[in-house]
Amino acid sequence: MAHQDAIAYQSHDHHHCIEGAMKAARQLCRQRGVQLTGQREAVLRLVWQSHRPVGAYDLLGQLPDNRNGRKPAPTTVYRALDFLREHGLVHRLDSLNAYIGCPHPGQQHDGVFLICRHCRHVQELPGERVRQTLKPLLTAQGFSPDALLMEIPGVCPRCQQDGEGA
Amino acid sequence: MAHQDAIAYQSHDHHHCIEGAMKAARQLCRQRGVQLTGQREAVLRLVWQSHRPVGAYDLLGQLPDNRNGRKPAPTTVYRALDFLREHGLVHRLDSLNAYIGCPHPGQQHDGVFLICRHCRHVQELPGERVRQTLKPLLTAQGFSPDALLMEIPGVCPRCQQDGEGA
DNA sequence: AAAGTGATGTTATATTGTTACATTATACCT
DNA sequence: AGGTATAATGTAACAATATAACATCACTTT
Repeated sequence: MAHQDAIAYQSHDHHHCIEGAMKAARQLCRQRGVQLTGQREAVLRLVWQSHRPVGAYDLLGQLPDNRNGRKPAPTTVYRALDFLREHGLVHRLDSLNAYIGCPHPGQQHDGVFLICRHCRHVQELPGERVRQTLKPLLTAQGFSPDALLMEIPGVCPRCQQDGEGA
Repeated sequence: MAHQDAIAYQSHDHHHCIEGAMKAARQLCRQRGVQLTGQREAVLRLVWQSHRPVGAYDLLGQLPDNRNGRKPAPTTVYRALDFLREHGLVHRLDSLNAYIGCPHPGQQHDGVFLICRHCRHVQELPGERVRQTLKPLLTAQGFSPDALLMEIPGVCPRCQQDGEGA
């Protein structure tokens, strides 16, 4: 798990990320007594093909035909994504209408997403610091938050280096 | 301007919010040498009808017919919204696909939006504290952010009081 | 086998947003 | 004022994202 966090901006053995995520997912579903079915696993695996967010219709296009030899309908993907999100295995990035695998599923979920507008790489950071900062402000307002998620667009270190800062 | 910030959760003279926003908009556009045309003003005024976010097609439905007696097309609203956003007069809330007036346009724009999932009231707070907290984290990652906006779903004080905490 | 539950399939449709191109209004210059 | 450039708006078609409603299938429990 620490793997992705640490070196996602560097080249790395992505196979390791994928298999780690799948294993974590299987374990979590077993623990919770829910089914990681074929479709759900397939969608999760597709989501994990990169550290970039993927649209629902992209996923749909990549899913294999079902046993009737037909393309699955949008509902299929959305249902799988709903399930995966419910169990914290993927996040939806509202600013992109897209989905990305969560590198530490099953844990408390505040988070900060650093979204590179050049290469679309997404790095998820833990949200503790933000939560600590915000807590008093929210309390002062009397506002009771559900989740503290933050999507930050910008340029990642790699793209800055490549002169893509603009 | 401080008006809305302070008492938006309380009942208040909303007319004051609207006219304040319109006046600020006119002034800002004059300063910047851009045109606050009829359409743009109409859209801004509609956005300011409440402290709740409004969808683009809602706005569209409320716009008067154009001089040909026809309903304006979606493009019309999106163009107006683009303009208003460009000048910081409205924000788009990605988590809702909806738009809301900015209570302090023309200023630096980090911000935190407290979105009540019950009554949909939105309270915008200044983002300084969050920025201060995040700065070192982002620097450590080498990530160069464009904007720090945060949408926080939850329950507002008023709805909590009304027993709508669930 | 029957009944219940969860998962998937199927079809249609809703919602949100964009592209491309034509026309009209406004500002600017001489 | 007339002519020209630029900004704004109109129009039509369509793309992208998401949901609703209902039927079927699979698996478990009885």
